[in-house]
Amino acid sequence: MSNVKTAKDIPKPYHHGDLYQEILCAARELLEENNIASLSLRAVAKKVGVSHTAPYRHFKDKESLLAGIAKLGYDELARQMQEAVSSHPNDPALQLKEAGHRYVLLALNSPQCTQLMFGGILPCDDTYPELRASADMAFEGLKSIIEKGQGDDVFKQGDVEELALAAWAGIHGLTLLLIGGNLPDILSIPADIRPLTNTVTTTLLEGLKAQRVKGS
Amino acid sequence: MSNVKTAKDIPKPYHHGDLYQEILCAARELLEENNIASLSLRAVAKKVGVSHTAPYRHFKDKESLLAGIAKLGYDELARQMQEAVSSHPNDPALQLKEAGHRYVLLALNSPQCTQLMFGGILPCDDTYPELRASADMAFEGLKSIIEKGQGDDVFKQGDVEELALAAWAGIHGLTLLLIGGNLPDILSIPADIRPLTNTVTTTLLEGLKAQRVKGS
DNA sequence: ACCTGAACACCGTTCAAGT
DNA sequence: ACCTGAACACCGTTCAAGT
Repeated sequence: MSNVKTAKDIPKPYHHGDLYQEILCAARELLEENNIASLSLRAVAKKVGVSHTAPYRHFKDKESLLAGIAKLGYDELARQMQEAVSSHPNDPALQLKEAGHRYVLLALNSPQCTQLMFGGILPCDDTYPELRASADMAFEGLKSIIEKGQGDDVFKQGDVEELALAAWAGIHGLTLLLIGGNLPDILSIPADIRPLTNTVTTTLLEGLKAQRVKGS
Repeated sequence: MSNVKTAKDIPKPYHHGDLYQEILCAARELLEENNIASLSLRAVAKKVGVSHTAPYRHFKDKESLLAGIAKLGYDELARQMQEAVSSHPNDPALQLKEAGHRYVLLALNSPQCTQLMFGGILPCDDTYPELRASADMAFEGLKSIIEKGQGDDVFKQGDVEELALAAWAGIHGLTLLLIGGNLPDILSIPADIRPLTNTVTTTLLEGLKAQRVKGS
């Protein structure tokens, strides 16, 4: 396409170069500063320095803005899973441990976004295809670890999707219990979460290991 | 007035026998009918047939009403965990499978309440001591299963809290992924969830099993 | 003691109007 | 095309007033 922009056919935006991005960014910050319930479109607009109706030029409604934030979260998660894979190119067991640790760390760094992604706030149908796509990408990272482990015969055989789900569930459950503050006082939220993630991922790994002959 | 009090000690409430309970009950129903974001105190009052300020006689604010609902959820969860234990009095492995299945089923029956309990909506400090107490009770159920398993030498040794957390995390993660609609299309939400819960609990059980001598 | 209605400060969203 | 301000229907919460 002929995208030659001369000075006169660049329609200078009213006030901003990229209001879409600015809104998204400001919303993400406000979300983490408080919580999901108290995030208001009007406050976001105010922070950006624009009238409270301006966001409607760029987002259909508040939910659609939330979906945009969640998508960024899934993208970052997918990136972390990918890095977990490449950090131990030939050891699926270590990949899984690394993935679990990164999953938890990311969530602790942006707990409100994590609640937004997994708290059932956004519709789970195909209202936001890009959101679904990004979420699936993150799951693919985990799945590839399981697949490699099965190929190397260090993980037991079986439906890849289901085993990947089992691994995901363990890590995901730990993560949400941590950021939700649902752990009993004894565990609470330790300064070093590594021991906890280790216990969970080790248990998972043992459960995923290639089966030996059963004892009973 | 015709307000003749037969039992002179009992001051008949204005309109209701137990407005506290009625509000709590109506709120729980409205919560599941829609979702947590769209639950309004005014709608609850309307449903009960009372002015929109009446609930403030019985609940400090909206959050405190939500805490009341969440407490009911934890109580029911604790009851289910207890029943899982007594359904297989001498088999911790079966207890754990049963507990996992009941955990998922309960959440699928009241997904919005589950999100309220674990979605980080309520403060995790000691603002609602009864809430914390009920939550701890549910965790105790799980812990007792792990303890018995360790005593019988069918589960591996180690910190009980941490192992219980690992088990909890697996079940919890599966549950939240299911009700959050975060699973990829292939898994989505099946008519019969038993295969999924079985895969997860079986993986957990393998990981919790008393260790054999390590292969490598 | 328990409930009501008006009042206030906040929302999300729509729409005619401005540049 | 992009943004504004008034307007509307909804909130949570407070408070003086009613019974």
